[in-house]
Amino acid sequence: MNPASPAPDRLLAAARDLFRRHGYDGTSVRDLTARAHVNLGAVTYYFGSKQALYHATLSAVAEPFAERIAEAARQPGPPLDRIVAALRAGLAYLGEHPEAPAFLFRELASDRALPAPIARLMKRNVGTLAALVREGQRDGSIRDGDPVLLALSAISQAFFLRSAARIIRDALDIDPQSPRQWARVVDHVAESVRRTLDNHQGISA
Amino acid sequence: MNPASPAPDRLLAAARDLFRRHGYDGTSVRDLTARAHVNLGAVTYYFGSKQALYHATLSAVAEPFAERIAEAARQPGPPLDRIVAALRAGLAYLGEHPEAPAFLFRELASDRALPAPIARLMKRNVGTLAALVREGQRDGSIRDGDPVLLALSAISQAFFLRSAARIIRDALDIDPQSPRQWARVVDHVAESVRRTLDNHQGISA
DNA sequence: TTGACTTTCATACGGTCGTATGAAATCATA
DNA sequence: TATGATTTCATACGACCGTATGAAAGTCAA
Repeated sequence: MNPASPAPDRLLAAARDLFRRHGYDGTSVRDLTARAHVNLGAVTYYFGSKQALYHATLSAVAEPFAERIAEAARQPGPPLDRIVAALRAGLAYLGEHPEAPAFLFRELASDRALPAPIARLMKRNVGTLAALVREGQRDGSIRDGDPVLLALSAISQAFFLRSAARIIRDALDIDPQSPRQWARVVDHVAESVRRTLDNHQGISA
Repeated sequence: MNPASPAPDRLLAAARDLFRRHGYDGTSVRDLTARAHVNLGAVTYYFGSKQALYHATLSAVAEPFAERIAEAARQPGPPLDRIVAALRAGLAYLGEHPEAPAFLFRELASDRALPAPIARLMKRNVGTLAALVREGQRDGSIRDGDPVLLALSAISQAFFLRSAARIIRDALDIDPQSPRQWARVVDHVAESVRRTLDNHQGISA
């Protein structure tokens, strides 16, 4: 919202904040342009439509997120360690950008077709993790089971625990906005996922 | 939408469907009344306002859900078994009522205060599971860790995997609408949670 | 400084929004 | 069947919606 930055950037920043907080239908073009200190016509002028601005916002959130995870997954090491590292990278991004799960959740809750940027994000992240799961299953370090379901289990905890901030704050004495407390949540997720996937443990049905 | 049922019931049924699919702001009173085959004024007449109808809808979804979980958790047996049973009961409810996670996700994504019915639902479910976790930690059958975080990890997988239906369908050959395939997801979650919580396994950091 | 351009701006358009109003229809009870 | 309460209905209100329009202001090479 730096008043010196160009109008399209200010609009994107306003969109990121307002769409996250109030959703697409709950945010009007007048809200957006007022927040960005641009004229009412700026959305049409720079993006063509409110929808197009929304999609641009989704891309701006989703792409660096998927990229961070993929990069962490490319590091060398045993598959399980790389899964946990990828998850930690994703959680680090969520720590800095808590709006990401909000956009995803809203789209999952709706009946519309998943917008392309969200679909790409999920396909890429699930694909990245599922590939590592398959690798670990081949070398015996990761337990049997559907790789995609295992990947989704891991992802779900990260997204949910980030968004359940208010539940956590109410029920527990953790404020997930604070980096120290968020670090506890991250460690918890890493440990949970490790336990879920590790093969070197007897298990009952 | 049985045309014989009373107008308030038809409105609640329409609200359940439309609010879930399009959200609060994406659903107009005109949509609701048309779907329920009632007059435009019926929402005001029976519920007072659109907001009040929305809250009534949330209660109608959340209360039986929490009740089913609490009931399963009351059965006798070791804590870990009761956790898995409670989770299976919750997942069974989600199998019949896929709208529940949609409402929760939308509220979590928004900035509004959690509506009372949703807050009650989460507090009750987290409380139910966390109490069982504490019980298992006392008798040594469940590993150490924050009981609330452990409970949230379990819940997150259930909600997310139910809502990620479209991701699953795209990435995998599972149609979670079909009971047979949904049963696979349920078994997966039960197994994951068991592994996450069980203490009788050595684990790394 | 001119002239062609990009960008900003105020305003207007047809629609739809949630809710209010009061008359008409329906129902239950006496 | 008459009466009073409940429920249905058509319609109206002011507010806000997303987008279009064309004039005004700003930018910069020639």
